[in-house]
Amino acid sequence: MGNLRNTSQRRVILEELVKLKTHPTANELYEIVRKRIPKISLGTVYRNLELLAESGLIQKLDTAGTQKRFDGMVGDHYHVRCVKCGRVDDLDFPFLNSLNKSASLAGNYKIISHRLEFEGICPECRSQELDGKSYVDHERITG
Amino acid sequence: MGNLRNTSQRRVILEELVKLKTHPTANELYEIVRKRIPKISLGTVYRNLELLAESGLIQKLDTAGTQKRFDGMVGDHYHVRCVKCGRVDDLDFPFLNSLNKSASLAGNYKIISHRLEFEGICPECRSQELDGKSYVDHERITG
DNA sequence: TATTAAAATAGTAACAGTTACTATTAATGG
DNA sequence: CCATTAATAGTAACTGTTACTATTTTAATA
Repeated sequence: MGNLRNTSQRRVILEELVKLKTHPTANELYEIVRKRIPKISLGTVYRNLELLAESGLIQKLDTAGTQKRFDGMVGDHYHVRCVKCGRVDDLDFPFLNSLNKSASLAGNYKIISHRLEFEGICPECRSQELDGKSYVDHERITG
Repeated sequence: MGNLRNTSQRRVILEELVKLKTHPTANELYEIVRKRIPKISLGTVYRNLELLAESGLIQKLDTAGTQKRFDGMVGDHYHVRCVKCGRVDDLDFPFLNSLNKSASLAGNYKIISHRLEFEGICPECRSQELDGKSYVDHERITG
């Protein structure tokens, strides 16, 4: 693991992130880690996520939205983001290796990589949407 | 154009954005518009970009990086982003309509759309990289 | 054209997410 | 065990964006 020291904070941050199948923001992970290390600093979480990503142990996701998210699973894969709640999930979707070559031909950039991100509505928010339908209809009738 | 009033600020913001083939940040566009309306407020630029995007006249891009970018060209197309300078360009690449259906099958989200963003090095930064090569080699020899 | 209501503006303050700073603590190598 | 140096907690600063407010401007109507 390069020249990173083995601190309890770093260990727990990595452990908790890898445990999750979700892709937490720094703050979300901070709240989780805080249960094990109550006095940990938010800055420590940010700094370690940055260092762990640099050393390739985790992935920093540049998904849409204001907050960065972190992924304990390294290796190429795509994500779906819920436009309602912001949740990000992995997608079991074949990685499209040929896209980079095609994009190289389409422009004059030297292509390094690509990001494919789907937007949609997660199951939880979908069911909430359906629940809300009757309310919306009611509004229309009375309004 | 819906219920938006025709103010000079709004007109110039839209004019200048559409003129550009780049995809400026709010601040970049502010600097451009300021040449024509020196006393315009940055908040006005932000507010109008938001309203223009809502009314479908422009596009707000959720590209990677900290700043949002705006695109005078509406309609589906993909982008390349330079990892060195952050510049974003359009890519003459066929739009992959079939992806959404495939992604629907791969997960349990209701898929609405997708974003495909390539990362690479733009021609300008490439040539700078080549210029820098000799310096890097020199460092290695002397260091 | 004058009047008026609503929308938009400039300027500024507030805000969110992140990064930087600093004194103190703790991990590693000798 | 000691010395070096990275890492930490706590906090301040910073960046991009949004919200607020008093004033100005648009556009509909008389």
